[in-house]
Amino acid sequence: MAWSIAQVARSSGVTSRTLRHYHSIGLLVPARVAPNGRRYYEQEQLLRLQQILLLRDLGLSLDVVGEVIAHRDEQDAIKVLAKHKEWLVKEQLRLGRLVQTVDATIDNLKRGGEMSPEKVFEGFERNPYEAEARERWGDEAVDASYQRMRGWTEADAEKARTGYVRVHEGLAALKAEGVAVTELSVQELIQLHYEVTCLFWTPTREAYKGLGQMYVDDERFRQNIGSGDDALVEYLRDAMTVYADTKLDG
Amino acid sequence: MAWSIAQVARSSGVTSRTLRHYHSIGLLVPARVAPNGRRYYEQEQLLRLQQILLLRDLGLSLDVVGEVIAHRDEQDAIKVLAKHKEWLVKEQLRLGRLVQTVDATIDNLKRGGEMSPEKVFEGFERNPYEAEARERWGDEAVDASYQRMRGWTEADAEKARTGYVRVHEGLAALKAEGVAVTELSVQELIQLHYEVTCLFWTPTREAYKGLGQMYVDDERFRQNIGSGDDALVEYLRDAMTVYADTKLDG
DNA sequence: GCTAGATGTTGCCGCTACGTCAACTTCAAG
DNA sequence: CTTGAAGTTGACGTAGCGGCAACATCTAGC
Repeated sequence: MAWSIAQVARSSGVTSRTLRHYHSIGLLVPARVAPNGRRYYEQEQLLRLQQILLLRDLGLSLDVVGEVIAHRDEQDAIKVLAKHKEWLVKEQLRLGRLVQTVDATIDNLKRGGEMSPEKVFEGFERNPYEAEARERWGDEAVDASYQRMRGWTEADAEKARTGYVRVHEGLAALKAEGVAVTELSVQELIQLHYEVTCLFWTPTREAYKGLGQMYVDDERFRQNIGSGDDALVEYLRDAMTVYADTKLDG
Repeated sequence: MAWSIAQVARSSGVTSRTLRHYHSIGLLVPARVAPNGRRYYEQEQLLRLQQILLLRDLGLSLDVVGEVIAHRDEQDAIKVLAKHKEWLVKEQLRLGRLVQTVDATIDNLKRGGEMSPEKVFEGFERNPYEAEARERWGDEAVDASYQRMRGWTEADAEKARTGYVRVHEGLAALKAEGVAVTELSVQELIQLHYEVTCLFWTPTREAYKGLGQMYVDDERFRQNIGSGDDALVEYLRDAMTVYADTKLDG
């Protein structure tokens, strides 16, 4: 028995356009194409269509669906599905994080009623270095950092928003007064800097010193932190080094 | 200070192509376009870019991002974000179900080592009516049905795979023998039919009777169940009606 | 002043999985 | 013979850019 395209469409729940598409990409070729161009499907094609729809609904791309059906090797299919499952899990986790972030954003908007939108967004201190951070330290570290943000209290968030700025401004003032980086006033500021940093990750002694050096090495940080005053960035680095050596564990 | 496109790209982590794209769709217009066509960005654009990237990373489409930034109304932004969050949650749940299904499929493949791939897929009894079911009863009902499938034991799954077929075949035999729909043998089969149906949803008395009528009204069901024997489908409906009236609560 | 190399520009095609016309042709029924 | 349903083949549109090609411009070194 030959089924017309509309009959197949109705009984399978897809549109005739979809069937034509599957034909055009070679995923489901009709049993017969009449001289007038009409497509006719047989039982075999219906079965194949069911397989296609099943796999498609599992979220596989049509490409992959085609491969899985072609390689009738069961082990291959399992491999593909297992890989696909991993992908799904990752996606799911990612969405979960997004939900948290959106929630946080909404909270922030609600609470910061008087803040101008700019400030709200500024508040987030979305760092332009994330892409690079992911390259440098890998996705895991960066994700872990975001993970951490979910546990923040409001005070933490406040600290994250304004902490670095307060440190930079304070340091600029102290440096202008000629205060040595070993002085308590400076080290107190660095303590704050360290705490803010710890909101994102917990550096070891060497890592913290490395961070200070990176500020100096990377022109973008130099620009951002010192606003052109390279000496200030070096001052910060030196202060961080002192702090690391006196307060942090190796 | 004016930044070139490459400088902006580097410091924000996007490509210059992306920036050109944002310009072309009017999402981020450079502060200045030199007569030679080169784009230059100022602090203001950098800020806007950060907002864009933040919202984009929350999963919003560029369209929506543009709207949110344009309507600087905070309440609007919250509304959009809340809606978006709902979407995210739904997607996450959907992926979760997909993971379950993929898992089940893998299990099925592993266990059914001797089964031909066709059988495996056949086993799934993917119903072609899902699309229509979603229209008729809404996504929630259908999703709830899938939700239910996650709690299935192997016996349940087996019942779901073969139950209806057994019912239909048994009914055909009994009807051929001229057995009345009120007879115990028929009602026992309907009991099975009811149980299988309950794997997907729990119909009330009226709903179950309605289901029987739908079998008769819908040619696809008629074809599927009776294979052309409309009288058999009516027999099934009558038997279901009797069962509903004698066994089910209103 | 010349040339190479970096950096920029504007198109345009490609990707997924079809939806949605448009413009025709074909088929069955009255 | 007409009409309406069902079929066909293009072709464009979708979101968010990536990746060409072909060309223009800028900068540095000789």
